[in-house]
Amino acid sequence: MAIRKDGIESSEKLLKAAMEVFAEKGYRKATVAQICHKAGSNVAAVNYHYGSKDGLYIAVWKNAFEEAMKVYPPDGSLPSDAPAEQKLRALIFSNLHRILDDGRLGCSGQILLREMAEPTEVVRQIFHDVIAPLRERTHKIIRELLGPKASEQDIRFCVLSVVNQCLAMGFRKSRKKLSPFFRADDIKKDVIDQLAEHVTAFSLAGIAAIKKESESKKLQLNRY
Amino acid sequence: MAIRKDGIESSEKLLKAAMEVFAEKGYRKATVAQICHKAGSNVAAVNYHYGSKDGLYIAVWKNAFEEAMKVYPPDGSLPSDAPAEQKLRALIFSNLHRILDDGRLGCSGQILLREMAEPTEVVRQIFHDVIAPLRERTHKIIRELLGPKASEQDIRFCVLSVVNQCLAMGFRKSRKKLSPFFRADDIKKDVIDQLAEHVTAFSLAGIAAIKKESESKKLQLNRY
Amino acid sequence: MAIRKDGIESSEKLLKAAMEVFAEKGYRKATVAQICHKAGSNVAAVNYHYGSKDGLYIAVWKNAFEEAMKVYPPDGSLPSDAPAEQKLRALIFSNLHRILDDGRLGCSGQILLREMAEPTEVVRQIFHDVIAPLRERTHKIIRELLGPKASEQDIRFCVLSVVNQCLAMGFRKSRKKLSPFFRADDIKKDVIDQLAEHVTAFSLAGIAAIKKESESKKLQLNRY
Amino acid sequence: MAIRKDGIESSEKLLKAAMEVFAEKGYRKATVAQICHKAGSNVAAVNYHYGSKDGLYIAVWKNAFEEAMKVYPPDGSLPSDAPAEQKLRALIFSNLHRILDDGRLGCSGQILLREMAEPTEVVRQIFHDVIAPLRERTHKIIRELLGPKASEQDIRFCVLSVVNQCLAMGFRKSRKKLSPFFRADDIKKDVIDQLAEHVTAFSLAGIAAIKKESESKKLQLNRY
DNA sequence: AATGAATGAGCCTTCATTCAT
DNA sequence: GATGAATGAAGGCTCATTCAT
Repeated sequence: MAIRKDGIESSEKLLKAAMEVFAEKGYRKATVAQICHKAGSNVAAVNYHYGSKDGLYIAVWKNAFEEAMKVYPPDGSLPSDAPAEQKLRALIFSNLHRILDDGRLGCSGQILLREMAEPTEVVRQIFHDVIAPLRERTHKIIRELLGPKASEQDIRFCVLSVVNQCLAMGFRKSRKKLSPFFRADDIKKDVIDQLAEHVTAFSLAGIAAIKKESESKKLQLNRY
Repeated sequence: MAIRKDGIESSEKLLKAAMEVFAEKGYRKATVAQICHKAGSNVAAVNYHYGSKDGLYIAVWKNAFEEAMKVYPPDGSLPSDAPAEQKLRALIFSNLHRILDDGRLGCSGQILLREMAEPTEVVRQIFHDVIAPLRERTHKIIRELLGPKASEQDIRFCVLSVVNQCLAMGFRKSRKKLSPFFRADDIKKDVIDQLAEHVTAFSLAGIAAIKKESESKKLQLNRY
Repeated sequence: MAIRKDGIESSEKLLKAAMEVFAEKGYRKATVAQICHKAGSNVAAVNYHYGSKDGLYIAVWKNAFEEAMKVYPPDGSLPSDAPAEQKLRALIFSNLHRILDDGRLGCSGQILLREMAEPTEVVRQIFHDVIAPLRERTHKIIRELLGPKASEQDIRFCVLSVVNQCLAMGFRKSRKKLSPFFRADDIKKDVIDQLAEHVTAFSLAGIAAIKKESESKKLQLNRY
Repeated sequence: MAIRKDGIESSEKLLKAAMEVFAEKGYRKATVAQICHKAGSNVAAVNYHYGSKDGLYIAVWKNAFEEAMKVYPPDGSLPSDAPAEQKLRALIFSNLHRILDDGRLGCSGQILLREMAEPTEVVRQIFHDVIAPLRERTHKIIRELLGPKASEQDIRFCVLSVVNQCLAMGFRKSRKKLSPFFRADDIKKDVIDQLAEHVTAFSLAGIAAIKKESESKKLQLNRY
């Protein structure tokens, strides 16, 4: 509608460009000049609209996360009384898509990954605020699956096992050449689905084994 | 006795300092000035001993990797005819210790991790050369565990599951505050051992489940 | 009115300062700091306006050459059917003024000279493109003066004789103390004119002698 | 004789290497590291043997000049009562060979040339001391050729004409591609001889013309 | 609202020189 | 006598930021 590029349009273009550049190069390697050039703006635009490079990065980050959460909610639109197995499955699907699906998410996943691998001071707090609930949700589901006899450490370890299987996928994406089935520019949606299915099956079996083990341990302890 | 330390000592101090700084800040954020200051040397020392910042980084990297491999060999000193389960267990122990054990390894693990999260042009090739054999070894073990009926994709997915459980642990270390049992400056050796035991049990169960599934799939296919 | 001079003014001041410093110190000895200081700018100004020290040098060079060619065109505004003697005279006047006249040309001549004595990689090509036509023009004139019987080598040697008489004058300028009549800061225009008159007379006589010689040589050859 | 490289040998190798490097790159562009590497010595060797880079350069320069003067003496071994024409011829031959003949002189000529084009502070005085006698000798010869009626300025101009024809040849050598007959790595001795013959003939004719002119001028002045 | 010009802090590197053996 | 190690001064360049319009 606007004949001239008004502020909103300009700052949005900046945000989009920044998202791409940050995703590709990381926070430090990316330069405001690159971003502004990509956005068709002047070098001063970043500071004008976002105060500083940091400001822009935070904006990008929040935006990326919100988008990711909107498109792939961690509960997978499941009713709250669904069985834990289904909840875990939804969680894994959500995680993997959030991390791997460039097609719909732009570079959100990559931005999040980078922040995880090399935490930037500027978003450390935000990051924590955002990750904690996810962790909490996962914790609850796994606790339910492990049953009442599992120790706190068993739960934590299983959380790690599940979450890490998803997280480290981000590594592969940035070096696609190493992993044959990640070679396509956009990893196909159905491959992600297959992967998620695998992780779910793998993890449920793993959790079941840990559960059994913990029960037999308790049993042993009870004997004496 | 000499006021001026001899070359070997000086370049080694430089290497050690670089290892720490690179591990803490990453390649780009680290400055040669910081490193030299930490090593008690002049700014020109890096250039004199290693040619350039890149040269120093490569030296650090190779050193870190060699050290890690020496202290925690991937075969865990197992005879080559050991059962696959034991081999997998050794591999997981080796991986996790390599990544998590600061106490004995300096920052080797962290350096390796960083390179994985944000590949540096300078060591890309070396990195690939070094990772490929590890991947190959893992692949073989898992193939053996899954049995002859498993599809190639099943194998790959299981490799990912196992390796990722270990890899992503590196994330935790850099942000210790998030993970309660990683809070100590040096993660205790026995915690790593427990974790490794967990990952082994979890993974063996996961692999077994995938194996069973693949066999039943084959069966189904045979029926028609 | 503006405290901050607008870009054109600033980059021009930079160009002027660079011209002086490059002329005085040569490419390598000149530092961007010196140039910027002289231009009243920040060290980063060179990079901002010209990309690099090289870029600035090339700009200076092109500017110097264009200016020199504009003020002292090699044809001396002579009609194209003027006699060869007059053309040679015009060429010599143009050459000498271009090289010696600081008053009107700034340091153009000196910059050109330096480039001739110690070719810089960055302007080698430009230099060649610029010198070749001049050489061609001189060649034609001398060929005309020498007549049809002169050998190609005779022509080349005479071109060298004429051109070198002019070129090497640049040496004197940089070490004014050695040559009494070059001592003034600006060599007086009339001294240059006298010098040019001398070189013209000297060279025409030299060429005539070579012509005569070549004709008698041919004659001798014809006899047998 | 010496089994190990004694000091003399070492410092001489250094001098030779320096001569080549200075000739090729010029004073500033040449680095002591390069020179020492070429001489097979340690970086500290230059300072040890010659005190500093400047010291080495001065040594090289003196050596080059002495060598050049020894091989091509400006009097061409002519008796002091030889006719002026022959003296001029000998001078021109000496000059041109000194400048152009790499074969016998190593890089002496080039070193001298460089110093002329871009005077180095360190040898300015030496240079002057060395050039002044040459200038004086040329001056005398030309004065004799021009006869008693020539003005001082006529003499100076003719000196310039003669000397410059020789000097500027040095330019050609560094950019051989521009001058077809300079293309060979070592300019052939007979080409230099031909060139010298040409310059002699050309100059004698030029001088004769100036002489005639000056006489007629005097005549004209006498009339009034 | 938006921008081209300009800045200053900081980084990596080069290089002649000095030190201690 | 000769050398490998080490240094400090300086140079060119990058980049986020600010200025004035």
